[in-house]
Amino acid sequence: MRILQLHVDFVEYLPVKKEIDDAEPLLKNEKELIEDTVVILTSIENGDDETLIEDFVKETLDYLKKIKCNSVLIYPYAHLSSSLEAPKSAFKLMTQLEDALRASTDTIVVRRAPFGWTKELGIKVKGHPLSENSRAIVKKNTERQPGTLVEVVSSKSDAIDNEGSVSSALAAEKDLKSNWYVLTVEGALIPYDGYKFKKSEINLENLFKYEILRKRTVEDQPPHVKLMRKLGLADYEPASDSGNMRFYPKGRLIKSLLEQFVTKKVSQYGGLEVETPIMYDSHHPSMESYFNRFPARQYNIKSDQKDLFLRFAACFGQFLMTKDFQISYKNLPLKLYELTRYSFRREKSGELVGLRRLRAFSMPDCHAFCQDINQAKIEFLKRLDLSVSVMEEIGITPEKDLEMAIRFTKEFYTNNKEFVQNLVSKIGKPVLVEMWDDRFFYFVLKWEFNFLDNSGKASALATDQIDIENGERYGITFIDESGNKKNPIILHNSPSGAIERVIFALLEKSAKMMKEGKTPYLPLWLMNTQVRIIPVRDEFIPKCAELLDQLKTNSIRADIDDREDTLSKKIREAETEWIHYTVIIGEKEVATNSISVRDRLKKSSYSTSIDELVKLIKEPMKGKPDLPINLPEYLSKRPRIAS
RNA sequence: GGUCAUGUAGCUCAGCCUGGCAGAGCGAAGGUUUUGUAAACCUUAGGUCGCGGGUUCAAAUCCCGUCAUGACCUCCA
Repeated sequence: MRILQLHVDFVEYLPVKKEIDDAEPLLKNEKELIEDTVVILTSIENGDDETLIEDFVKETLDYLKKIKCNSVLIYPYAHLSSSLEAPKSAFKLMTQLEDALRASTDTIVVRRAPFGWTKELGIKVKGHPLSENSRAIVKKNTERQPGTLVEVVSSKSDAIDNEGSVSSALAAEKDLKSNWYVLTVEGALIPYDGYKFKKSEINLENLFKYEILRKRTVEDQPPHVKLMRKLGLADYEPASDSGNMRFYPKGRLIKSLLEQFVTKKVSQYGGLEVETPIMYDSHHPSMESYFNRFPARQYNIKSDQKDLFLRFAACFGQFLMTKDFQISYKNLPLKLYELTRYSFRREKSGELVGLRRLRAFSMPDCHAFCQDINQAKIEFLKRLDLSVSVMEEIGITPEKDLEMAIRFTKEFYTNNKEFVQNLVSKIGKPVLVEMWDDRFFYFVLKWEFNFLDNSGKASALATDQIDIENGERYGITFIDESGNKKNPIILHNSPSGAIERVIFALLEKSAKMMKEGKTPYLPLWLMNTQVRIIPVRDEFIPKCAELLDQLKTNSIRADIDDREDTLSKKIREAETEWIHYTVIIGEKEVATNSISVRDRLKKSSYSTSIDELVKLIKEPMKGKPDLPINLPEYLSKRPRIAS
């Protein structure tokens, strides 16, 4: 027996005609509307009998209790299974389920829709995480599983759309089966359980464990949360919805720098920057058809008479725009880019931790519209190069810090082995492969770089997909060489992943270093203070100001600790702020016209000239954006922000 | 949504088990000190112990409810 439990705002149905001869007689033939109830779509399968009643009742009562609802509708629904029981026995068991459920409680209203009828069905499923729940209930001793309850559609319960009827995606979803492999640089596709991970491949092994076995070492709060607070970058904002963070000046500066950097890289690659609205009409035809596939994770806004939702990606904004372009094959590939600030996804409250996953996030998103699969494949490789270079320059190297996963359909792989192989050899180390027998998603292939954090959780950063569906879905067309209208293939690339998540990865990487006893740091080009200048006594502050000006002229962010504190304490604070270079100015320096530099990473201090220091800092900043310091230059003027 | 935690000064937390004067460090303000590479010293201010109810002579402490937050589970187009 298979059941799908739905917690709904309302359900309405109207029996239209008899589907089978054994259909039960109707008590009344009119539209039935029930509000705030649980609908249990139920399929009785071959071999099911009354031994399952107990489990069905228990399962139902548990679910009702969990979501605090006291009304239930048993709804005969054949489409959950391909091996149905004969109608007569199925009907009998259905009524037994109803009776048993009614007998088990006196607080819950039990209803049942008629059996054997074709019915019009209207449903509005609630938005909360538990509102959709599916189960297979099987006999105790005949089945493979020791328990009586087996999760079926464990992954995506979003196969039901939020306004209309049960979508066809449900059927496809059920058949979605993943096969897991390691694909080596040499091109061998090895089933994951037959692959021997080397010592150096511990991260890849962890990625497999995470993806397949769902294993992780349980730790408390991930370390980056403490760090983002300690460094005064970001924090939770209790007055907003969770997953919407506040960013302090230092954190905002890091974001600005990353945003500008990624945007410049994409622009150099040929991406055209555009801007699209942050909210959309839920009832626009393009939106409705999209929701039929991927519903229920967005912020909804009711404004006047309109139902709006906040965008969860830049995709549809760019697609709606491109639909109105007149495009020749000569214009392709056409690359559009937007860095969304923000995209919104109402992720379940439990999955939000620090900067790892947010409900409001900044996402660089670059779509390439291509003529055909051959052009798409060529472009796809270019974008992998772009992504690798973006990640590397940010300070997270694919080689050491990231593991690639490639996911594709069996069909695509069979026809494009060499191409897939090409991707892997560009990475130069084995990758995780997930292969699907059939295509359920809109893409035939995607890859992503995963960062493994200190709790063994994998988070995707850069990613790219080959989309063969949305060109048609959104009515995007171009005119080909022979004058025919065609739908392009669309590539979806984020060369860095969400900006906030990049910061998460940088902080987790630092935490890893601390664990290994190394000095943690953030890349110099992302530091709000690149040089801290400390006078030995107040009388040297003017000299420090001179130095500050010289550094500023060279686009170096520096500040002066002019507070009333001891030198030791100021140095200590510079250390705890992870400032790379600290300069001390006192009698000696004034007399010799030199500066004394303390290098935090090299753990050394030495005397040098300003020019040398400028060179030292400018070198790693080549090609990086240039922004002024985002706090008062004199520390005595700063409020205290970090805790 | 479930389970388990947590909520005390601006911040980090102790006190709660075993009911009896509301505590510490950091930070802030004022003063002393003028400092050479990871924390100078003194003084002062700062509290609806999340909120509501109950038990008690007496509640931060025990009980019930409620709100908020976190971790985990689940999930993650």
